[in-house]
Amino acid sequence: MPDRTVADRLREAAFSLFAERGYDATSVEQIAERAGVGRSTFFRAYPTKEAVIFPDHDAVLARIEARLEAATPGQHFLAVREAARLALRHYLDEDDHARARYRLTRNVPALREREIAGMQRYQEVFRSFIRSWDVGSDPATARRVDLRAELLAAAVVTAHNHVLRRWLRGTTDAPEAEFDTAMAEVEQLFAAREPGGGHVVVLGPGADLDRALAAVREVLS
Amino acid sequence: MPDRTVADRLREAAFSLFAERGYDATSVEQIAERAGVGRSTFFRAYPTKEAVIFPDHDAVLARIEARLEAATPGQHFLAVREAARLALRHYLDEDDHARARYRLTRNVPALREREIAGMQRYQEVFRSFIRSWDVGSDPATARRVDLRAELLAAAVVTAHNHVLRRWLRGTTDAPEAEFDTAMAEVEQLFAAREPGGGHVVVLGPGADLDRALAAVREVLS
DNA sequence: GACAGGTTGATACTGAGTACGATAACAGCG
DNA sequence: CGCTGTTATCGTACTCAGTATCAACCTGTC
Repeated sequence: MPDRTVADRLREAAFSLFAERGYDATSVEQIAERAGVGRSTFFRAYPTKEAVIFPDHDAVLARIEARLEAATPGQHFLAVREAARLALRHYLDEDDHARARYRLTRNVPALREREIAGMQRYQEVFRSFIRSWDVGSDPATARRVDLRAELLAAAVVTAHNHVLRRWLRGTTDAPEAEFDTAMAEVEQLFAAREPGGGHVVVLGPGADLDRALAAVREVLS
Repeated sequence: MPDRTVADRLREAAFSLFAERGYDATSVEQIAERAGVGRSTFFRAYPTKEAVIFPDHDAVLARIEARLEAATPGQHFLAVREAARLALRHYLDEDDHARARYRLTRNVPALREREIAGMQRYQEVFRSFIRSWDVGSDPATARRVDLRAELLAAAVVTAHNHVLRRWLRGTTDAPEAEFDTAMAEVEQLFAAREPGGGHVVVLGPGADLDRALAAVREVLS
């Protein structure tokens, strides 16, 4: 592959130098030097030094938004789950590169902030989509729907990150299976509360069977 | 008050300059000049230019941790809710200052990242506390408890932020009342799943009465 | 007054990010 | 082939945040 692009060479040079001396101890000039280009060229390929580590957030975000746009009515949570799966798969495909980035973000506070900020962008996309499920009627329920949209978006991103981090740490070999169960957990938390979604019956500890059955009958009447 | 501290004068100078020219267009040198001190003194009072805006995150975090430490067994969620209330009250007490900071964080990406990172620290404190409710038994349930701790911590922080932002935007005059209902919402989402808490029966749309009753019978058997 | 400790401020340095202008590589086109 | 407009690259110079250092300056105390 003699036609590796300049951005590729810079990325490789950056990661190797970060592994050798650490992020802070590596200057952009050194990265450019190892890549065999000038310092100016680095900043043309990547807007900041941090950006060399987080290259394609925008692309992933665009794919997620496209998946959400294509949601079938009545299949909203499915759309959210599958959109989140796109993000997960993206990182799984990166493999070693994702792990190298994880090592860096673990140890360098500035990079950790950057990554968290990126996650917030995902969350906002999900929140906005989830919010659009319900058209606001009166202000009181609108407030409630706003909050629930934020909560569900946060839950989806949290569950995704939870599984992803376990895979990045090497704690699990079956991230996608864990993703499914984690998302099922999230769906169960929220599912029955969706409009037209059905009902939830909460049975406290020591629940009485007859009273429980009566409650279910009433709800479904 | 002739004995305003140097840090106070710097903070006031910084906010007035930020309001006049914006954050990026204001240099640390200009802040120091308006405060009547040297540039070195600024960095002795605040480690970074951003830190002049987020002064006492550590103090709030410490109060939250103290509140969680003092939790009565069996009153775990109460402890979490009241600890989160400490954070809310802190911002409410700041009043205009909190709103000024909010205006800045809305418009300056670097500051938004900073604030989000700060919120993540709260979330981690909550997560760690919530996780300690359950002692890990077998790996399978430990995983489940890990995820649920993250989800609940994220929900608490999200609900807190939701209410706080409404107040910062001037959308509500009764933030603490909204905080109570928001936290009740969060508690309801998670309540029934707590160990010894009972069961939740989820009935999908178009649920069949007989099958629902059968499910309840099985769960309570 | 002399001495010790802490605070300030000036200076100088590194490194990220921006702006700009010069030059080289590379089209297309006669 | 030669000319020309375009684009990539590079070097230079600049601003500013953040760090390190040292001299000057105020405290107080004996």
